[in-house]
Amino acid sequence: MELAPPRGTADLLPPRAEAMLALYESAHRWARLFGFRYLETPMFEHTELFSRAAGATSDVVSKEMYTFLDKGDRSLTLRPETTASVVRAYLTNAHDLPLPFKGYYLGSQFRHGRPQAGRTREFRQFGVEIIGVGAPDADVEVIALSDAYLRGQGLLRTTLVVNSIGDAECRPAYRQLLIDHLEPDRDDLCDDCQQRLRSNPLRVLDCKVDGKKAFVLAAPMISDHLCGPCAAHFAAVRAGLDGAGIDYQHDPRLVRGLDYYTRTAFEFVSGVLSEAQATVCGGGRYDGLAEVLGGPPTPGVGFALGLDRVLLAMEGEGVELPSPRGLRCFVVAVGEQARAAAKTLVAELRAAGLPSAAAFEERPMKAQMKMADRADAAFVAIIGERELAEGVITLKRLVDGIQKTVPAGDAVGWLTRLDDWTP
RNA sequence: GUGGCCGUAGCUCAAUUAGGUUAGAGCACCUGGUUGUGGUCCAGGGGGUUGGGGGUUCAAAUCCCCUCGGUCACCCCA
Repeated sequence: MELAPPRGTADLLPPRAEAMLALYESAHRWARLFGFRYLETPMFEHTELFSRAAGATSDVVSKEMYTFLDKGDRSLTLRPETTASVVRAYLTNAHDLPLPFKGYYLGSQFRHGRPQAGRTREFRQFGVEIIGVGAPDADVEVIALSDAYLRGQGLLRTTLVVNSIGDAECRPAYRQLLIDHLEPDRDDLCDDCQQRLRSNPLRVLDCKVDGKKAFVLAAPMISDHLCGPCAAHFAAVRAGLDGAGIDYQHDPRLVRGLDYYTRTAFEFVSGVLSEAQATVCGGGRYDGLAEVLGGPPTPGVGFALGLDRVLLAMEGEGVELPSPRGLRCFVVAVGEQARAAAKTLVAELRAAGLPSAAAFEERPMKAQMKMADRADAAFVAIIGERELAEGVITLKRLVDGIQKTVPAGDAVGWLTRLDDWTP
């Protein structure tokens, strides 16, 4: 029996798992603060949903999907992203949902690539979508939320880059313009870029090998060739970001790998992670997606935030990871009768809302004290022969070792009103 | 998916360079240190099919092959 988890997956244990939980909880708070509603979509979908949405030639579809046949010979795929699912769910429930629909989700995504730090086969995302409005303020709101969330986690060294990649009106013309510009120098492009020239020429611009070559640098930029509405939209988004006081850089080379994106594209990049895993959040507008899925034209904009990478970035920036407060009280009991009393006390403490626990079996007091310490308890309540005989309970504050003996009936009160605690 | 580096106790590593007695250490863990006190200190203890499989050899942690896993870069993305 192999005990290690499958390749590209990992067990999340405390305290790291609790740090992840804190990221989830924070996501709920921020999303609700911005008026987003929580939704869940299936962990797996019909393969066609993703292949149509992302475009069959995209890397995600062509080589990274966890696709399998179920017992009814249906081709299903573990979700590699969730935007397509949200749009699908919106289209099938649109008549019951408010317009615009502002939804957010949280959970695992699956992509089958070569694992390395910051890119595992299962990874967790916090994502939001605004469906049904094309207004630039929606783009700004989505960016503002991701900015607020990241800064809320203590990340100061992430930078926002934005671009517009046009729409069905202007991108085809630009694309041809770019191809015409690069074609004469085709032989000077790397092997990858010669492929890209046909499949996704915009990618040539940010190629690590060719991106610095003079004729590539001299290539026309999409932001200079936007159609009127796209240019106006981009200008409005930038004005909105300025108005909201959100710092950003315009990177005319920023593109998207998934076909459904239009107009606004943005990323948050961490300055403390290596380049291969530095993108902590990616998003943009996808006005063409609903139609690709067979629905009516429906604009949308959103982001997906990689929580595992956020955690790495927090560690990289030296942010103290949120850890849950330990127990308020660990109840130590010696003797059978005392253990019965301890059970009662634990129940009372819990009823009063104070996290508390006790040993499950008879153990030496020393061992129980150690358990209290390891449970990160603030106080220990000791019930032994003396306490039973006198009807009292000994309370000990672990941080400084100060002890105090109180009537048994007052213990919960003492542990609740900590300000009464004087040496 | 392509290429490089790596894989010894829960963790960090030693022993691998020229194969050679029961594979070591620190930290962690457990138990004690006169019978009611954690975190410090002292002593003792448990824990390893050297990732797995095959091969070469009298002998393999050490050499060869395969495989699994990690890591870094690329592709791409969160």
